[in-house]
Parts: sequence; C-alpha cells; structure tokens
Amino acid sequence: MNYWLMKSEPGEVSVDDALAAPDATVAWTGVRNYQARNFMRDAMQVGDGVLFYHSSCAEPGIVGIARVASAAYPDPTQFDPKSPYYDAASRRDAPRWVLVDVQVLRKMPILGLPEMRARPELADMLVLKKGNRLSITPVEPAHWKAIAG
DNA sequence: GCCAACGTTGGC
DNA sequence: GCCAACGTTGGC
Repeated sequence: MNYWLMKSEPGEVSVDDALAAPDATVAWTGVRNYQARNFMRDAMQVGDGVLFYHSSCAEPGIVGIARVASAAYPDPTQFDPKSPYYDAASRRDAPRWVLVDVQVLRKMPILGLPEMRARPELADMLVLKKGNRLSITPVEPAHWKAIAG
C-alpha cells in the first residue's frame, strides 16, 4: 500500500466535483508529464491512499482523502482533437498517456499550504520542496499518518 | 500579472 | 549528446 498526493485545479475538477460524481469517482485526466505518468503506470495499486490537493487557486492545499480506484489505462483525452489535452503524436495502438480513477472517501477541512509549511513533521514532503511542479508525488507513510490519521 | 523553477524541443 | 530557447506550472 502506497500513498500519493495528487494535484487538481479546482476550476477543472474540485473535490466537490469529484464527490458529486457517480461513486465519488473521477478519471484523472490530463497528466502530461512522464514522471507523473510513470507513477500511475508503474507504482500505483488499487486501494492506495491519495491526498486530494487543490492547486493554482486562491487557497491551495489538501482538501480530501481519496483512494486509487482503478489500474492505469489510456487517457482518452489524448485522442480527442477538441480536448486541451490532445496529443497528436500519441497513437491508439501505443498510447502515450495513462490515467487512474480516483475515488474521494471524505472531504476534510482544508490543510492549506501555509499550514503545511508550518508543521515541522511535514517539512520533508515533496510537494513543499522549492520548485516542485510534479502533479503527482509519493507520500511517506508518516506524512500520510500525520495528515489523514 | 509576475517570475522562479523545471521540462521539452530542436538545431547543431 | 549538448544546450539555448521556449513553454508550463503554480505560488504569490
């Protein structure tokens, strides 16, 4: 069992959007970074814990507890010319981008970025490192315990 | 809107 | 393979 932090822009998919979806489950579309893709493809397992993080918004921070709800499968948006995530270089017989389904288990009071930085036991979290831009990062069990209980 | 940090692209 | 130019992320 592994733990992850996954960033979503609430303007696209917020934790409330996810909760409103059938089974509180959303397909994590739009990852276009190889390192993040490889985490989903090679390391994620159904049942892994997920910290649902809001980024690029007024109040960035962790807003919910979720779980990985599927194995990795091809992200359909890469084949859709109308999608902002369209990738003309990706072929159907060799998809470049994958996604997993993510199921929100519960919302939590936002643990904002400033609060995260203020907690010494969270100081080593990858998401807090300077210059971090990865939309999916592994989370240490101790960090998970400190946040998700 | 600004800008630091980082990833990707493409010429050589 | 190098590296400059460019694009993107994401906090502020």
